[in-house]
Amino acid sequence: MATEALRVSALSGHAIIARLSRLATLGAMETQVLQAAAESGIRLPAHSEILREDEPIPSAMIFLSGWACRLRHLADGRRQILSFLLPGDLIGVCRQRRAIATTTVATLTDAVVCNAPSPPQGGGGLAEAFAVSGALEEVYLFRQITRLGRLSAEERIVDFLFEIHERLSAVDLVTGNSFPLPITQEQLADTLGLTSVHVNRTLQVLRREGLIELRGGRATLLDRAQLKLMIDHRPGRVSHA
Amino acid sequence: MATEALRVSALSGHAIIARLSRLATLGAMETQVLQAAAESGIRLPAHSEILREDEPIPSAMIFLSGWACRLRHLADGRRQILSFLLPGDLIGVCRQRRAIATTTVATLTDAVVCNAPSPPQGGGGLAEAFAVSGALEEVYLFRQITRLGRLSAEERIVDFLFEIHERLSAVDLVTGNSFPLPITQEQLADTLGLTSVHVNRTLQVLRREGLIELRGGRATLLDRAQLKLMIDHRPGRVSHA
DNA sequence: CGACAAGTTGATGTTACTCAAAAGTGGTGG
DNA sequence: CCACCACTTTTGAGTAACATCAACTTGTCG
Repeated sequence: MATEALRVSALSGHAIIARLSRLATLGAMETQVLQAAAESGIRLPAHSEILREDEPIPSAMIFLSGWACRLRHLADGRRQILSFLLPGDLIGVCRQRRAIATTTVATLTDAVVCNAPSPPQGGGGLAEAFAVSGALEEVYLFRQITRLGRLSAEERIVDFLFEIHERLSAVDLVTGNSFPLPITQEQLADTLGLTSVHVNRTLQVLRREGLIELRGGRATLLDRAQLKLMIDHRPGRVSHA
Repeated sequence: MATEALRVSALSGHAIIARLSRLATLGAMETQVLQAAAESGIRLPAHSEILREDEPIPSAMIFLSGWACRLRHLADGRRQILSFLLPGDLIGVCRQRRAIATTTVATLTDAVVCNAPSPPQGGGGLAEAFAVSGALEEVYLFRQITRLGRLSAEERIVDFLFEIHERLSAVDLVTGNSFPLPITQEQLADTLGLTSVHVNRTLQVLRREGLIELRGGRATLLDRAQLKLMIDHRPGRVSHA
């Protein structure tokens, strides 16, 4: 965890506040606590490990900017990316004592993280927001399982793009139908259980059909209606009105 | 949730106590609370839904006996089984208010469930055990993702059998290398992202090689050493010391 | 310009899927 | 006890999706 402490502009704090305040009602105090935490962010270069499998989790953290992933290595070198961490996500929130990380978490881009305030025991908006965030994380794991188990390569890619679109929307990082996607085709392959060659060919099909655009670390959904017909997209919901 | 209330013998309570008391240190009081809960179990026939996607979660429950699964249906009829519920597992434990189920949960066999005692806020062994249980559940989701994304059909089956073996061990349901596996090959296929035809053929290979036995709802690992060479088995650990 | 990572292409191989049907299993009622 | 039914397992033949291997191209950055 190579680090360089620094003041991060107030802007970097926005993602977590934008996200959590949509997941639960935060008091002014709670927003301030988050704001303060976000201002003591730590910059991490790309490819640094935030957590390492089987090692203690030092403290709960907030992912303020950049991209990271949870991943698992197999003995023979195969890798599986389990999920992505996007701005506004929580890392290492766990309720048991002496917790150890069950997966490695590594940045994919330069990133900024900060320690998460410990949510007060008695409930309250922040505790609620943390709980909802955890439940959403589980929903995305379920979707990932379904993608890998039952969707074709083309469907996996489209479904994945919709999921990232949805998550980045929650932190105001989507511009129209376009959003950052700073990952390589090989990383996409390790996420979707494919080879990078096959990802490449499948992307070409989607591009030729005018459905998506993918260049320079950004993705654009050119024909949302058509793309939605290819998959069974249900936005993540974990509680009702 | 077709139901028939009845007293369930004390024996049915054992799974949950066996499991949770290994996950954290329970006080005598806590054990008694669990015992009491387990004695008011409700019998469910096979193929009943415990939770339905998008509907409110009535209360946290304990799965006392039988098998159930979390699953997701796609619009075109494809199904993905996400995970299994085994005796001693918790269902529907969530910390946010007005929670709705994000997946369907359905019994695969006749089963017995009871309401879970709400763990006291202030911590304590039971709260700790619930937390560890939740963390383990997440570990098994990670493993499921890795299985589907990066393992061959043969590896998926072997890895899955080890996982079930490990989980049933925790509730004393393994006899030697043999344990109950009351699911059809089609359900196994829906779990492992394969077709039932391919599961069948792969099982035959494993049988012919004398590695496993699968009959009458029971599985036996005939050659653990050899099987372990085929996969990268790491038992689920979520805390240290 | 050179070096290195990422993306692209082609040829070929393999795993797993599809479709269809037969054989086995267990439970039910006559 | 047998006949029947539904479900599960098994088998075969043909096919589609995705992997592998190896090269070549493009882009990026110092």
